[in-house]
Amino acid sequence: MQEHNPMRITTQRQIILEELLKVTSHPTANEVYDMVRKRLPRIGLGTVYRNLELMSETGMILKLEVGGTQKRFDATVTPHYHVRCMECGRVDDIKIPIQDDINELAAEACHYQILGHHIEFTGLCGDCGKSPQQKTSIN
Amino acid sequence: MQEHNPMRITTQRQIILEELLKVTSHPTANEVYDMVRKRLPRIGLGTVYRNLELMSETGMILKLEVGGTQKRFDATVTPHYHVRCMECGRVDDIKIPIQDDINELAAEACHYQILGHHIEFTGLCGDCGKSPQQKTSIN
DNA sequence: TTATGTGCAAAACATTTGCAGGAGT
DNA sequence: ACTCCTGCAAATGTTTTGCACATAA
Repeated sequence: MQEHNPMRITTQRQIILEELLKVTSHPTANEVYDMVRKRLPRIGLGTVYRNLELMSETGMILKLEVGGTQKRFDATVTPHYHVRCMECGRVDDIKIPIQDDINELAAEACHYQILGHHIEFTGLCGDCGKSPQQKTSIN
Repeated sequence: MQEHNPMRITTQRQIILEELLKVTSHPTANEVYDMVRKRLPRIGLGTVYRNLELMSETGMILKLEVGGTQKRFDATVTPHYHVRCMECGRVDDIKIPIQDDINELAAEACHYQILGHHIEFTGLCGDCGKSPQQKTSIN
């Protein structure tokens, strides 16, 4: 009977976190794997998954459950929203004020204990949105 | 050289839509498969996936890209938000006014052409939120 | 020393797809 | 008839897991 489980500081964990802090994109586990593998060629994909999961559980990083087929990870842990490009799947931050008030609205509208919310905007990113001829009236 | 592709009315499609209209839950493809299979035992899971995808493309139904591992489907196509139980994964509707104004805020805060947004609340559903002794170790 | 963590490979899931035969129009 | 659609099964893609060995504390 020993004590608990203070997360050990391993090379793998350090480098995963460092790489995640370097980018402003919101890489998938596989993208993190590719980034990390340049510095740690023998790391396993399983290790990347395990550590991303662990770090998101302890709140060191954020696991984004946005649309698309893969989960994405974010080293920016202060609350913020996201946009996802419908065309290419790219995800960026949206820096608008957190809409705290809607939590109370929601709590009144259902039987859940509301703990938080996330807003995901959808649209076309700078690259994908520049179709020349088709100018629809966006308002 | 024939004309285009008006979606055919097949037994499978009718029953999938009927079953989806029957429930207020937000079933996964596999749950729809189970529901439909009671009436159409030989239907294939691939057919269910193909048709759910097709119907969501034409706007007959909604494909929800919420958190969790599976996509969910909803026959209620008028815009509305969702809550997801962090414990059991259940998803319910939240009937609060659509926050149209935040789209403009978001558009100013990024370089995307914003086309829409979705809000997903997280919390504990009526069933999962009532465990007095079992306090989940989140927060 | 010893509980945790890692690499590797296989397993577990969720979803998509190719194809030959079947059904809607 | 002529497509499109379906069932089936295999393929794909993502994430998880079991296990023997390695390593941080």
